[in-house]
Amino acid sequence: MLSIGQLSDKTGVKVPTIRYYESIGIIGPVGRSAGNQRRYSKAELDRLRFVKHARDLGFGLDAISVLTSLQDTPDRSCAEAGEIAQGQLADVRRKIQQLTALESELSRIAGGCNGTGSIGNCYVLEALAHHALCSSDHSNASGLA
Amino acid sequence: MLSIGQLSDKTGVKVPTIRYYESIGIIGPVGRSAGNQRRYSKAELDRLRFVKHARDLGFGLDAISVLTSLQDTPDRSCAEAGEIAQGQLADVRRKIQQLTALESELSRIAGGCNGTGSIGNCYVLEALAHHALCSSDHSNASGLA
DNA sequence: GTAATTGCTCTAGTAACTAGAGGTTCAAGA
DNA sequence: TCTTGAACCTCTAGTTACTAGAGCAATTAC
Repeated sequence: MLSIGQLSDKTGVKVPTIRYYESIGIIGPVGRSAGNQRRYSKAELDRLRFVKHARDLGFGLDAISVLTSLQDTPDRSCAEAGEIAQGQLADVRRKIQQLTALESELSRIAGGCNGTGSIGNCYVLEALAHHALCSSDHSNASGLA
Repeated sequence: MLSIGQLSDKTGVKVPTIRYYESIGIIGPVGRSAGNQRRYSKAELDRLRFVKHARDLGFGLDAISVLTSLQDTPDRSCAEAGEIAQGQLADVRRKIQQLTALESELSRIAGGCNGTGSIGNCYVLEALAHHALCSSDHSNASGLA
């Protein structure tokens, strides 16, 4: 049996985050010691490792909820799990595309400033003020960075 | 003079977002009509366009605050604006790197599932459970997707 | 036995909005 | 001029995935 701190050390998930996951049902409530402290078994360690790995791969907690509940029904088709993974992959690819467009725009903007001018004729501020100076259309790319 | 709805149409920033920006000081409070409705001039249209463009490029509102306050002091060096843009560029490049690593991992995981098996031997769930199956180290990549 | 560490709950804060309630003002047509 | 419907107002609360802190209890090491 592990304390919450030991579980944290073994998984790399911080202690408050573990309690948070419990509070929203991502991991179940767990047995307690005589003094009301949480005690974790190997099964719970495995589940938290799964959650951590999926988070590291960018899955949202909602998707992870579905995935973990799928694990508890070994008879069902795995198509759903595959779809979630495909959706996540598509998301990541879309984000890479948008960020790549942003990167070229930003490098043009940032490269236009050598730091020696004054604000009055700053290329960076000019470029940010006038979308017309941009080569690509990067609208609706916020929320990425 | 523009109403908040007209300003929204011209900039692509939603009405509640404009009010939110005002509430946190990203744009200043503005004149009102006799009936207490906001009225915007050309200068304020320009400022909101600047904000929108910078947001689209991934700048945070804190950075945008600094940039807009720089605009109001045309004598100062533009080095600060250049640094903010460089920082943003570095951020974007870091995110592209991490997402690219995620992408290859995810495409391997998602590609391992043809949707016909059952959960009991689902490759997606296996891969998510065991980091050892991963080729790259994608820890601490959460918050990206 | 005692001190240091770790644990407990609860509340509130983060970024950047979005949604809704409940009420007021404006602009256009009859 | 009146009326109607759209747009506006303020305020509160919800979103995602946590993080920080207060104030107190349990555990562990010496």
